[in-house]
Amino acid sequence: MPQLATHMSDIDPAFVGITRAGGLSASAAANLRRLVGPGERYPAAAVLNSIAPAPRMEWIVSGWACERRVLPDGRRQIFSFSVPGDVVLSRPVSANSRCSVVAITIIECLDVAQMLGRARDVDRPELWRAMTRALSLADERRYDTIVRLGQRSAVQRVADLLIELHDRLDQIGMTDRNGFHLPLTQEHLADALGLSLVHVNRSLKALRLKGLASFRFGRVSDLDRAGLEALCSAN
Amino acid sequence: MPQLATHMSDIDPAFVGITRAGGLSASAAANLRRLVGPGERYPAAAVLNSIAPAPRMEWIVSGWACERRVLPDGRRQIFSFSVPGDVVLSRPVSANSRCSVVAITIIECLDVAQMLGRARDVDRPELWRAMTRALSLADERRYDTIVRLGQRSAVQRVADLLIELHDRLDQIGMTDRNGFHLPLTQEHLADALGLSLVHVNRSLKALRLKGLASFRFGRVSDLDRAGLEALCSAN
DNA sequence: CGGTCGTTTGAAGTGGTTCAAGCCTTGTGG
DNA sequence: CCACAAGGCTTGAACCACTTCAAACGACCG
Repeated sequence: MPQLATHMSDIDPAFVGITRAGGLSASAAANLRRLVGPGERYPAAAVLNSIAPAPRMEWIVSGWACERRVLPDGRRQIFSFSVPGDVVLSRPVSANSRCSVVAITIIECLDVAQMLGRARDVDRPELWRAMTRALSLADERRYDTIVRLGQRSAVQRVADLLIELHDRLDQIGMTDRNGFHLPLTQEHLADALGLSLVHVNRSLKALRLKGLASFRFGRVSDLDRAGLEALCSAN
Repeated sequence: MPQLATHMSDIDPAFVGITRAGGLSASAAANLRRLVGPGERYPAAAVLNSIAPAPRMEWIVSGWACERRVLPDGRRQIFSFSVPGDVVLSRPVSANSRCSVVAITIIECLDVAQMLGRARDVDRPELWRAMTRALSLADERRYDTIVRLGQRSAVQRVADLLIELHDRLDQIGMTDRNGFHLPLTQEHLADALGLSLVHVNRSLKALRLKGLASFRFGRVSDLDRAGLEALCSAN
């Protein structure tokens, strides 16, 4: 029995995610399910980066992670958040790639190369394609991140990020009627959005007062997607 | 005779660039030289994006280009600048990828797929690897762009960008003793750095007064690389 | 029940934007 | 060779967004 998750439904979001993002066929998805053996577990705040010479590809099965860089002066930039079903590259932190993958909650993930090793020959190409596609989707998102930082005001940045996270979580069935669980601190948001913690707080308050979204106690609720979107493209 | 360039030395930077960035062997580089037939020419301000369903990979032989997105409200974000030797993806501008490649100067470039079609079978894998490597180097740079926008002040952003461009041009032999030719307007810089044109101007003035770099008449001169770097990591 | 981490609020300062006008440089046509 | 137009650069002044510093409050955990 896999030690990976107590109930199969716990890891459903990851399967839905990689199936949709990677364009897996039903049969390949079913075979993938069989490949999921015991994976790696990391506690919150663990840094995944390998010391191996080559980057390692990891498929996130459950939990939240982020890609980030810590600057010499201690400031941090978060490049992206990763949710179940996402694929991340955990690379050696070298001069040219000073980007770490850090667990935000407890996470479970699988080394893609190892997993493919256990796959049947016929399934391997499709699974590999799915994983690399998921990875390049994350690359595409970086354009949006740049626009967010370069062209948006504080409230818009927060709104824009909430929309992105909502949409991604919605895809994998991790939202409910009016919101979703979001295990981030306001400091995480600040690091991702290039804002001070204080101003993130004020921006969240502004959104709450406008009735567009409310982020409290690790949960986003009363999310008005259309309203948030209008706010982002305003002005 | 190739209509591509009047003198072979005009396209040298592109060869040096792809050779270093892609890790080409001497023989493959020599063979590449032979493959360079008449390429595509675009005038300044031309938009390269293909209407084909799949993205097209273009190798820039001469001239400057940029990747950018225009927002509904007319604001523009420039994601990156491309110089000779760089490889860009010219994709259909769709809902998920609203990123255009735009010529800044007159540019000459080659469709990579076509070029590989003319290559000898033995050279093809190495050439393809070189092109995709150059492409992923550009992807890596996006992390730096995000840090620049998220964590730096205006003067630091300008300084940081000047360092990046200097280093890249230096690699391909397009710098001289104390500076380099930079065919951008201050508005280009503003669009790339998420700043107003006016403030870019003031930041450039500040750099000039500090004796760190002077950008005038399409040329960067008196560039003090160490000084600029110190400025960027200060505070 | 006390300590720690995260959130909230206020007040003051600063960095960047906007608007508006003038200048410089380059290219074009007489 | 000069005149003029157009695009790009420069500067000033007022305004606003965001930061910083400082302090208090709240929730969760042993």
